[in-house]
Amino acid sequence: MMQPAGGMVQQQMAPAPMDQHQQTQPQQWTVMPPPPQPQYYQAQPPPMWNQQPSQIPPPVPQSVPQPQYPAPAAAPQPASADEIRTLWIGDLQYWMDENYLFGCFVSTGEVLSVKIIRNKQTGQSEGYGFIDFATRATAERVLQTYNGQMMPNIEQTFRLNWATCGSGERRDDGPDYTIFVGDLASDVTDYLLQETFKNRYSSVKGAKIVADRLTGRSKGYGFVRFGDLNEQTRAMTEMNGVYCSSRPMRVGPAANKKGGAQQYSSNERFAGTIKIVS
DNA sequence: GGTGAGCGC
Repeated sequence: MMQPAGGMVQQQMAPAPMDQHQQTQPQQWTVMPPPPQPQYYQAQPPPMWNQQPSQIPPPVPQSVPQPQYPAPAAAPQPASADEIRTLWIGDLQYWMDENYLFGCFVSTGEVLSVKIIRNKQTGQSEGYGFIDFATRATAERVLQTYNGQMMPNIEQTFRLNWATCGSGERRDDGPDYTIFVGDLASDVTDYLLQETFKNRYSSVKGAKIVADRLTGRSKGYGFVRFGDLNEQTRAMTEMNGVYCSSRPMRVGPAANKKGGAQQYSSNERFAGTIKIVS
């Protein structure tokens, strides 16, 4: 396959006077099928997001703000040291590059940088990245409003979260109690699933539909996280058979994937196949 | 049909 020389960015009208543009990354799509290349972005990003870590100072964990990137002129007051202004974004398609990401958030006018994490050898996107905003307030607003909304040019929703800044695990309030939800119709989104449960259980923290990473399509199951163990337990019986979109859900205990507060032992979860008589 | 993904490659 021929690789587009000088990167994948189609310059339509941006000045982009910098020729460092080409030396940035040796994009190699050797193991990739030809990417779709839709006209996805609405705006050309300024060159600054292309900066490589080579010229930034050594990591200064959380002491000083250190604006490593030229901040936009209108940037509201610099954030204080402990403010997280970076969002993590996941479920990215392989063809989604920095340009695409930037275009997604350019309307905020406060994107300082976007970065997609790539595999060193293959150059392939790891499917997640980071977006740095000028202020925490903006980052927060983006988190609230974009999360769960449709991404441009694809049947897929934004998956955003706060970036955990190294040591800080500010995973908020306490443990999660998760349930597995299966038999979901393909059109059920994180949001719908979450709301379906939140209507009845106030401690619902979030929901996630598991999607195929290559296609972005739902695999027909997902997870709902509760803050309250009682509600989780109740939901496991009460919500069984309840409709979400066009189909009745099947709910059960979730395997405790990572840490979590799941109280199930490794094989106890298979007891979920027998209906609990209450 | 089925038990994720996800923190700086």
